[in-house]
Amino acid sequence: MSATESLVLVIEDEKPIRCFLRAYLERRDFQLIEAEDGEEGLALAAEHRPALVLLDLGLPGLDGVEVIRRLRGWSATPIIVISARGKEQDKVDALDAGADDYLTKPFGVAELAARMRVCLRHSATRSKDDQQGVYRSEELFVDLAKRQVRLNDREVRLTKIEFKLLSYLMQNVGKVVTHRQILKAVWDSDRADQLHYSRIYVRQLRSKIEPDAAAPRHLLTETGVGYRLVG
Amino acid sequence: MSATESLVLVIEDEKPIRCFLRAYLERRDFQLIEAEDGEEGLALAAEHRPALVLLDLGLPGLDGVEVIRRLRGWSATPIIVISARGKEQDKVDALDAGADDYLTKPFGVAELAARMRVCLRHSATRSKDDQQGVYRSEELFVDLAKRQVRLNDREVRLTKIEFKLLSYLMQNVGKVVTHRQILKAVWDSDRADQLHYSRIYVRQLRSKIEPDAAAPRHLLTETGVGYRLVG
DNA sequence: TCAATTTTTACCAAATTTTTACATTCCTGG
DNA sequence: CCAGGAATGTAAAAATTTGGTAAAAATTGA
Repeated sequence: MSATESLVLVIEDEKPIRCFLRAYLERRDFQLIEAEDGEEGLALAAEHRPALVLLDLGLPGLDGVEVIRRLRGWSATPIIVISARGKEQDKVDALDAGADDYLTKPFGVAELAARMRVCLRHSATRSKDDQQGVYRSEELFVDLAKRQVRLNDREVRLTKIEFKLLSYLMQNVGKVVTHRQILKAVWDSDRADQLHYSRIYVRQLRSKIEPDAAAPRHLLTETGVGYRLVG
Repeated sequence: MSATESLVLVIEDEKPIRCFLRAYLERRDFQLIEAEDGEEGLALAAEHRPALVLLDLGLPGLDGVEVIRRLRGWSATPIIVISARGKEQDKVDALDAGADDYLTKPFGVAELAARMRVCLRHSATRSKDDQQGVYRSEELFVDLAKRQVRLNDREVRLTKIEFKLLSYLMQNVGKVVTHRQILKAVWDSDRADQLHYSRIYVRQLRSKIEPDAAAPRHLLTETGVGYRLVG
């Protein structure tokens, strides 16, 4: 089944474990790339689009759960957490943040390999387009992973909230998202009926990603319901 | 339709554990059905099509791994194995046979619930492309989930009420719906005899989804009764 | 502190819904 | 088969809701 070599990204700060995983997994026809911390891991994931991510939670710098969240912002690639922390709450947090599995150290490599196969089996049945988090049209290009937006090859700078809004719209490209959904996703659920927030930020976003903000081509209004990013 | 209530099949011979799971999971908006052995489990799965299966491996009679294999013969429903056996080879065998996760007793219920959410998350993203809420004819295409309507490949924009009306008609495609039913479904039951509302909106809808509104091909009048969307 | 960003406020324009009015079609009984 | 009332179609206005816009105030981060 693994006739095609699957690319696996290992995000782990302890070198011995990395070496150990490399030795074992390369014999099993996995191709490995390694990162020592969360930032590097996210960058490598954006660049190489691995089929699977093995993530240590006890990383220096960026929090592990935060790495999961950020990755999930633009990618559906399976994430298996490997951690020394065995507390139940740690597991729940990681899994709810978007991880697909959680292994506590020490673990058997045969079990790890089996769980990796489960993950790859899942993504095989799902769509094979690994261009998630990327939007293209004639004039607009967005890469969520690299946080890059270009309008007619001109770099566009988005603020944090503008970017979060665009992210959410891209995750539902083609579909209409209601004002409520937007407010809950971009702000918190408390402000789910402060209807004007979305209006104002849609306007700002349009002024940046639409060639003509008065006649939007990408971010359309569905009066009485919400907005839609055409796909 | 309460989308939150997922049907879970528990295949477990020890009654105390079944009771324990029931007590915990029913509070979490899961609906449970129980089986005491593999045969019964497979029969119940075939009959009720649960969204998730919790399977104990140490069952009397039919071997646990065999249950997984048989279930996988005709179903892709997620399977979480719960087992007292913690040997690595047991895990590998179960996962490779088609299980999605493997928990060793004793386990925390919060972790179990989190892992169940992971499984349901997976099947949610997969089964999104089902053909529910889609209408096709030679010239007309409607996708309720995406809130998208096309007439001869031309995007058609519907207002909130027009869309609600079309939704309701699609839910009863082929059948005649009375004016009263329409008014109650699209407006509130107070206005159930403001008969002219439906007339006016049927007209507007026709002008948008019929190639020739004067000679409707999809949305037909049943004089004296109501309207019908041909299926 | 200053510049950038987010939050708040206010007002105007556009889209949609509701109301009103009248025309046309359908169907039944004579 | 034809008249006449009921049912349905059509048009356009008034009323209301919703969205777009501008700009000031508050907050944040370097």
